[in-house]
Amino acid sequence: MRIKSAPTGLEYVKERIAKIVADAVTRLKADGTLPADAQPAIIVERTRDRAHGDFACNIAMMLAKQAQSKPRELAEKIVAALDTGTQVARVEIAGPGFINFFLGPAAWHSVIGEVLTQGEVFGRSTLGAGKRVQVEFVSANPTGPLHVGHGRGAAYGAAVADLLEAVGYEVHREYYVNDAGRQMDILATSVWLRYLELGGTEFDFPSNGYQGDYVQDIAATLRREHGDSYQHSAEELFTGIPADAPAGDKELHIDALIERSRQLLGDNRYRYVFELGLNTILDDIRDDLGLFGVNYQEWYSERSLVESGAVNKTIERLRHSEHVYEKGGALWFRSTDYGDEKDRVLVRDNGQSTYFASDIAYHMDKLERGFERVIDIWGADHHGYVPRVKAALEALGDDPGRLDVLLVQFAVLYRGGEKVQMSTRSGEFVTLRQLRKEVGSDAARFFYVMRKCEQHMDFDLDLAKSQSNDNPVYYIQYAHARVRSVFRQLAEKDLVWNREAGINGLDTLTEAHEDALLVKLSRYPEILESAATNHEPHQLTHYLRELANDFHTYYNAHTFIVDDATLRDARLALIEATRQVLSNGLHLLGVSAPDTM
RNA sequence: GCGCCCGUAGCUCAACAGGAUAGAGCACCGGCCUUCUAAGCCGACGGUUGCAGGUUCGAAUCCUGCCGGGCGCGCCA
Repeated sequence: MRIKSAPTGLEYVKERIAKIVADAVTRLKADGTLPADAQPAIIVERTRDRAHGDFACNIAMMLAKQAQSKPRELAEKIVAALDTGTQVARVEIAGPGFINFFLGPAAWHSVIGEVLTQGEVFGRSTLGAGKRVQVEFVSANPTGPLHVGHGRGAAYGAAVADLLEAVGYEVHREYYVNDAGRQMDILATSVWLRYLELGGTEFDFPSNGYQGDYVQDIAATLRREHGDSYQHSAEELFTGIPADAPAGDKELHIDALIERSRQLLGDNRYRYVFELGLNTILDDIRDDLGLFGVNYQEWYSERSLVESGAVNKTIERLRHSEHVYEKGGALWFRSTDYGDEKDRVLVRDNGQSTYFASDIAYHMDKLERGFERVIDIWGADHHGYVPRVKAALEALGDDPGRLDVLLVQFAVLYRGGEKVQMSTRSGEFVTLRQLRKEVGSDAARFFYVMRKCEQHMDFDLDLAKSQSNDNPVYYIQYAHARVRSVFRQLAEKDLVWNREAGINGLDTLTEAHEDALLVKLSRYPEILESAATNHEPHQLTHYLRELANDFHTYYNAHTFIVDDATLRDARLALIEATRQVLSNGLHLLGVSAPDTM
């Protein structure tokens, strides 16, 4: 979903309270009660318990020492200095010195009008206006289809990116395509070997080759396009090649096969097989992610970095930095100077630069493209990689503080209470495509972001699939559909909702359930801001669950389509606003908001 | 062995830059459909926040040390 602009100049309830407190602090500084140089952070929080009011401020406890006063006594002075205006009904001092604010109903009513007039833009803010941030995520090697592990990175990265955009950042979503390394050569060779098998050549497929069915499919395409013209015999292929495991070394074996493939095919035809494999898989990944609601501004090629000379340029720059030395014929980066565990190789003794070298060049390029913040979303198994990348950026004179690496822990799938076994080597992994097909894109997107990224996740396939009350996705979607259903009922009864009358008649909403719903709706912008800045989309999933809960409760307790037109219009305004917020939140997570279920 | 992440109700997880009586869902038990979708609602049960110290007005949250689990420690990518 693309939404161009966020509203400007909005001031949410919480901010109004913070401002009232800040003004009081200024007054107390002026009269000497507080030291003039005090720079307190005004923290206003939603209370957990409404017996403590709607908002609480702990400022008196924070400043007590500086003011040489007891927290509660200072709290009283602050309260005396408050200019609360019309929306605050009551202020109380409680516990160790909290200042609790009780708001009147009118304070919440404005929220409904804002939601209804702003529609799908409601909740968005300009917090990050003018700042560019890059989010790089998934970036799986294009050597096979995405599996469920990548799915979490995809759902999480997309949600983080969309949230940042929602609070005003200009977001650049990027997929780094590792199209240059040895793995790609293994893929190309695997494809060609399968092609040879299809042509009747018999041999043992290398244990280190790519085993999946998709390799056979690509080989079949090659045969369809070129017939027998790429065919060679097993003798040509294997004569002089070192043995495969278990007798020999599987790495030496596959490397020798890659070399032999190059010789036998020649540069052009080898290139052709290579490109066919790469493009087929990349197209598949792009399609897969697209159907998952995950889209990018840019697919950035590693090879383009190598070919443009950027990698060599980076190596040269590092060479002049005094953090680089030669040992054993290889070129090393002394990352231990920056706290890394050991030094890292930039250029191997065979003259080939490492993946690490390209990655330094890539990150340097990111920073030079002028993003205020660069966010990498990696699998947790790459955590050891963070220090060396930051070290290299520092050695190059860049600020590693601009790079945030968010590590996503693994998701373990459960089916029928049993852990789903996955082994990449046999090609028997569960692909993202299979997961989408099994549980649907909505459930998969939602489940993947229900946990904060550093939490190990148990993904219950049965639960995600179940169309029951245990499933939070359906629970929230059902709330949305229910509102739509109410309006369909309204039409069947030949009644029309008067929106303006509803907004003007909000005073008639005096039920506790209505109050709870109003308060919950007013929190939405705060949730977005917090979820975005903390990179925690799970906050939004929990919020939506709570909002749906408040709605279902209200639905069961009261009838909306009542005879009293004023009350009816007001109630419909409230539930339509609820529907809008549910819809906005779900869309940010890449989940649909259905009209019927 | 070293490093990173995690440890909260029987299970899966929350707890908003340390806040007040640690909250939800599931499971189990008991209620609610002649009224807008019961894919729903209400109630009950459930805790020494892994253990032991420390920091302060106040700790699940910060620090130290243990215990337990995951991941990583290549001239692979």
